[in-house]
Amino acid sequence: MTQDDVYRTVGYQLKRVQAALRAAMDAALRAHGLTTPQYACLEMLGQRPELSNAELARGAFVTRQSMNVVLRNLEEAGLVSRPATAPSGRALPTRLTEAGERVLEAARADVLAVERRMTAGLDRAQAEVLLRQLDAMAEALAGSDG
Amino acid sequence: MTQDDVYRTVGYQLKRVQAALRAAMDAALRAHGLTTPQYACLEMLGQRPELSNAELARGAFVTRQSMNVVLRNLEEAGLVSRPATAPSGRALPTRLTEAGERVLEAARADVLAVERRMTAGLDRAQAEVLLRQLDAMAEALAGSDG
DNA sequence: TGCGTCATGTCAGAATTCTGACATATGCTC
DNA sequence: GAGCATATGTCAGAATTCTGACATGACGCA
Repeated sequence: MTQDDVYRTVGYQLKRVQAALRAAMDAALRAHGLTTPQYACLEMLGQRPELSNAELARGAFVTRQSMNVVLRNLEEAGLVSRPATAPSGRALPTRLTEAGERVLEAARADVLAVERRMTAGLDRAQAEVLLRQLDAMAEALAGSDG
Repeated sequence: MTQDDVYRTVGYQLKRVQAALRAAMDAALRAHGLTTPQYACLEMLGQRPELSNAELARGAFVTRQSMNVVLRNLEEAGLVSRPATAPSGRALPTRLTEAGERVLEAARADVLAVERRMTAGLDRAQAEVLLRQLDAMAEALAGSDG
């Protein structure tokens, strides 16, 4: 039965593409001494400084605990910095250091090249439609669990 | 800058949808006592019996070692069975037990419901185009690392 | 036959991520 | 002010997945 072939479902192909993307990104980031989660973290901070650990975790779709490990490694590497005490509440606003900005800028070029390679078969209009469809799919699933 | 917003890249939205899909599947499968990797394994065996551990691993985009853990748990739960000795080479052809087939059939209904919910906004033609695009994206990335 | 290559299953250990729990800080309601 | 819900950071421990390594069996080729 070709119709119900699991390998031809959107869910399976989604996982396949994501696995390939993760592998390609890891390969591209290795030269910069970064992992994919670390890069995701830097990228979010680059676009929106002062993000807290919990906000970063939500943006990267991992738990606070997992993001905390990533953040500590980045802090130890001198790429991000957090104040010792929270200015309000318990949230610690994180910022890129100068070294972090440099590494991010260099890594971003290679990551964008991966993204372009992945979407090379799509023109601008198709990419727009795809983005909207993916957004709709995420929203449709978010209704029941988060 | 909205144009280069990381949150509006195909890569990010891909990860977002996949995270939502994984959460939805885990939630749906919990009632059947299965995890998503376990279900993926059963589904592949349901469509193609006699698959080896290494083949299942490639199909699920994990290492042989990871799949081996999944397989052992499924074996312990009595849902799959493997011969004690390899009929040829070292590969151990895995099969669903009767209990495995029953669990798979029950779980599949709920998983398909999740897939339908995710793609509810797409008509048949759009879904076909999406599948082809995802396939092309995976192929484009596979060139360098897989 | 003998050798080199490849694929497979498996062991050992580390890295990553998760669940569960707890203390702290804010804001809302009474 | 007192009480409660919510959000955050963090600790502890388990589960999952990975990298590295090794032995075994099949296959191609000299």
